[in-house]
Amino acid sequence: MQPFTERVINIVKDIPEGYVMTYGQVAEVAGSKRGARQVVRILHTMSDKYKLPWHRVINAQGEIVMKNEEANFIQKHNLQQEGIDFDVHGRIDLKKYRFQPKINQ
DNA sequence: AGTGTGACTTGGG
DNA sequence: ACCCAAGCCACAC
Repeated sequence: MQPFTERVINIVKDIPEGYVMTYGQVAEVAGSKRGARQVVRILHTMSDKYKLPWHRVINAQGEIVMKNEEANFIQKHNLQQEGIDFDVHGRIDLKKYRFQPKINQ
């Protein structure tokens, strides 16, 4: 397994309940500033076997945009249950809920 | 090997 | 605030 993949998994796993991170943010902390799309791919393929809290990873605009409408609904529902609020446009206030991991992972 | 495709991001208009 | 174009990188065909 690639070290980048491993770091992404660890980072996502460490996102506490009630907080979120963006794809780009995870990628940057994992060492690839431009690897947002790889983070997407990794979550897509690894979230099952590693039990990752993929719903706590969203895009830089604070919104949830998934191909699958049902999964979209589930993600939003899960986040709301963890105490995260959505504004009238269905967006999350990143200033409030963004999780800042420690520098050295 | 070339092309298309994302659960993306950023900058500009 | 919204829309668009360009940049991005791994993977599937």
